[in-house]
Amino acid sequence: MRSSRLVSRKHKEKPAEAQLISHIYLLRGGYIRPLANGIYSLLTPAKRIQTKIISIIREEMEKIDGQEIQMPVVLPRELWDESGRWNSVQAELLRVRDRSNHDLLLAMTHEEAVVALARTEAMSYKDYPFMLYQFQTKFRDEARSRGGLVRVREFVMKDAYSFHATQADLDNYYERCAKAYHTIFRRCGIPEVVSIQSDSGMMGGKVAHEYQLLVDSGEDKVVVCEKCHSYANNEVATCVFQAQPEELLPLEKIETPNVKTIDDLSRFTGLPAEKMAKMVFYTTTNGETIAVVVRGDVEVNECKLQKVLQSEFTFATDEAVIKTGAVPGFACPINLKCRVFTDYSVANGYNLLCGANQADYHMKNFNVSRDLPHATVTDIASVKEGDICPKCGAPLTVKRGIEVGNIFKLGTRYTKAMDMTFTDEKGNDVTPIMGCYGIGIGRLLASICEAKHDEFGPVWPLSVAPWQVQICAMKLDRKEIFETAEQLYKDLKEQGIEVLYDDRNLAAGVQFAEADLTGIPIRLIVAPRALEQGMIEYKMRGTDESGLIPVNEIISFVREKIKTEMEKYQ
RNA sequence: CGGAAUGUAGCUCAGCCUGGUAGAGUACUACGUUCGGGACGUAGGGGCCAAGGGUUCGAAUCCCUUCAUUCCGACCA
Repeated sequence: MRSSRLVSRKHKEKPAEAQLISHIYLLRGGYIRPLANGIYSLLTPAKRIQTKIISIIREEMEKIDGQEIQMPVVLPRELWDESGRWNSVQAELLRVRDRSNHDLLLAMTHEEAVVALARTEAMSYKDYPFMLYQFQTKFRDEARSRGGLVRVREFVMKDAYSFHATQADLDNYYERCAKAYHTIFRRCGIPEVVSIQSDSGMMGGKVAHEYQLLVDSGEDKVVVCEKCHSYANNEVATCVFQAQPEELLPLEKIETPNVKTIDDLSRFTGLPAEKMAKMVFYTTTNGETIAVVVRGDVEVNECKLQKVLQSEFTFATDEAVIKTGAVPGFACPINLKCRVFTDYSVANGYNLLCGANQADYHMKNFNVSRDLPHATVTDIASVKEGDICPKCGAPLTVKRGIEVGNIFKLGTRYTKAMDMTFTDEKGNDVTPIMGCYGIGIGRLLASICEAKHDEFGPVWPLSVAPWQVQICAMKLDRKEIFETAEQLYKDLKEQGIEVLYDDRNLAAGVQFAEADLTGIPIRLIVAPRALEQGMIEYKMRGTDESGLIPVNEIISFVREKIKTEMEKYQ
């Protein structure tokens, strides 16, 4: 490719709308252009990277016996009625009507479509197991797209669906897929991606893992134990709350005039927040008001609570709180006229300070075991920095990550709802068990940029770089430079090497700055001084490595360089 | 969906408070000088000042409405 022909304008200045480093470089480097909120066109450099990422993923999917298919983007409503998701998924699902007023949707994921496809194909136990996958556009009407390609509304996803006759077979395949994912991220140049426990969300199913790239710019919170190397999404992370056992002291009312918050209470009594019980009231979608009790220093984890309640919820109004018999600001969990959920952090504490259900009074020495003997004790706490790892007892840290992929054991969530069965050896109808496995291609591209860049631009790993070699020619108006550069370009192309040739006769600074934004790993510089000695200079992007190579050896040098460099990404 | 901010040239922004015919840098075009880390000179093209309504002799500027974008929350496969 000649730079003079490439439609991909580079920008010197940071675009006003971009904050994330990958967003900035992808816009500045002429990779992507926004068309609408969360909807982007990819220019050639980004498209070439995407093609390479897809090739790597395809190779790894084939290695675990995947079969590539392609399903439609537009799906009929009836399919999603079968699974119940036409109604259960809200605004994120984009619904459209055709000319005959038929309800359609833009697929945000393809469980329904793949079950509809597979249920008429796999009728016998002899057909199992199998895995179908595709690279296909998804549309998700995100409440808030942001960060360039990190969170968009339309994107290409590799989605894979496996079907199994037995749970053991799924478990086994899930592990194979987990390994394949690590291979994929390693080959894409980001081996640092970690696998973490996660919540399965609206997908259903019990076991799920996310693949997170831990970077400060990430939007997910990941709880990390540095000691035992365990990782969990904030949504499911757990910790242990231990307190020194104390003798249970009698409840004692104390006057706390106008002291309502934990902070105020801490200041007023001199007690740390860990010695208090905090109450939070929520109202569920069906109007029920419930109370949650956590330790004073602990935040309620609303994802965990949602799973406990099996319902969405909002903070309760003061009127709703009063109806439960509680006094806002001085609430006490004892004798409330509503369901009370007690977190382990409180249940494991001794002699805590809590409200007295009377204005301007609190109560000392609250003990769940004695004062709430029938309490529903569950895990509804958000883990925070410094909490204790449940596996090894070391302090936990909270990091940020970008979720580049996920895998789920779906079980029979879809096959059952959509009435998919096969006949086993004994002639019985059996519901197959599913797993599903996703990777967002554009987000992976952006994540590689987040992880691999310097102050001048992206540093693409050779395995995914838009081109393998960049030629920069200085003083192209000189005959010997022009002829050498043209010949070099031609020779490299003949060898099947991907090369971007800057044939625009620009000042060196401009060429180098633009080349940095393109991030091609191997740079060849054709310039007068070296050429007088019969040499071409090479420089590796993102490292200090550089040197002079005789003109007649440059092709074999580049071939060798590509070969050794690619070994890093096997 | 809540809170905040911003919409002026392809891009980054000034002008707005205090109303009087649209500015800079960059990018683009031409010529010349430069040119191993985003060079310089001269000349040129490029704007329905987000849209709609109002106030006014006169609106980019003041007021109202809508839309869009960004940030912080909520949500999220």
